[in-house]
Amino acid sequence: MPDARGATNRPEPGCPVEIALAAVSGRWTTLVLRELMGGPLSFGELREALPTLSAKVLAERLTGLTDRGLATRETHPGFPPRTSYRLTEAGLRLRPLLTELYRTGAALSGLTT
Amino acid sequence: MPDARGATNRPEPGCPVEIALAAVSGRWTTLVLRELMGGPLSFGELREALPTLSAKVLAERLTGLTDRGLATRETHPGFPPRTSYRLTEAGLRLRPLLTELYRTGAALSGLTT
DNA sequence: CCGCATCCGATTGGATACTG
DNA sequence: CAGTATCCAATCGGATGCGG
Repeated sequence: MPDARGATNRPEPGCPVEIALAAVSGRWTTLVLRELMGGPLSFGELREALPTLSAKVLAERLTGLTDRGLATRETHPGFPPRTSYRLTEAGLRLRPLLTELYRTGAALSGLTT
Repeated sequence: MPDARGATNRPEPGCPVEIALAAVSGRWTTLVLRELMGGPLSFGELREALPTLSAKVLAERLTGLTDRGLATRETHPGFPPRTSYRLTEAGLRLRPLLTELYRTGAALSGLTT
């Protein structure tokens, strides 16, 4: 959607806007991405960083990210089990979008208050 | 979220990222925004531009936009009734975000920009 | 420690029909 | 023309408990 002339007249899954939106949508998703932007983290480290996020939803977000190819899961053998999650090249490409989300949201809240 | 150090550890509504995400989330929302980016349109003109969007959901999106101060509703008297929707200054500020969504989504899907 | 299974309440999107 | 009122199926987020 480089200009105002859009390509589709309905929400097709292949639309780039839909793809990007799917990558950052869902409660907690942007926060999980923010944590992983700093480097690989284990499941437990993510739970520490986001204490009020339930294990189920965290697992859902992580599988969602890995299914989209935005993150990779690396299981380390031994006990206790350690699994680290790392953003892929594709996942790291979301950083400009996240900053743009922050910038736009800040501008909007500056106008409405 | 200018860098990796975020300010919150849970999805607070006041977070700029949440505010921006709320503005563009929801099925059809980005398409309605795209149509309005070209200038004011009436309810019926929006229905023409997005034929498979039901009246209920369109009305929901439009009230959502107006409630957030992103668009204004102008009812013209007479018959037949005409109501035009126009993006506000705040609404127009979403344009860079929409282009960034497109750019990021295109990059993720393997296309080049 | 990791993360899936299950259950549940709340929200969403869509179809249809109706009013000013 | 511009919505609102119902109804309904599907999805979502959260809590809890179990298994690898």
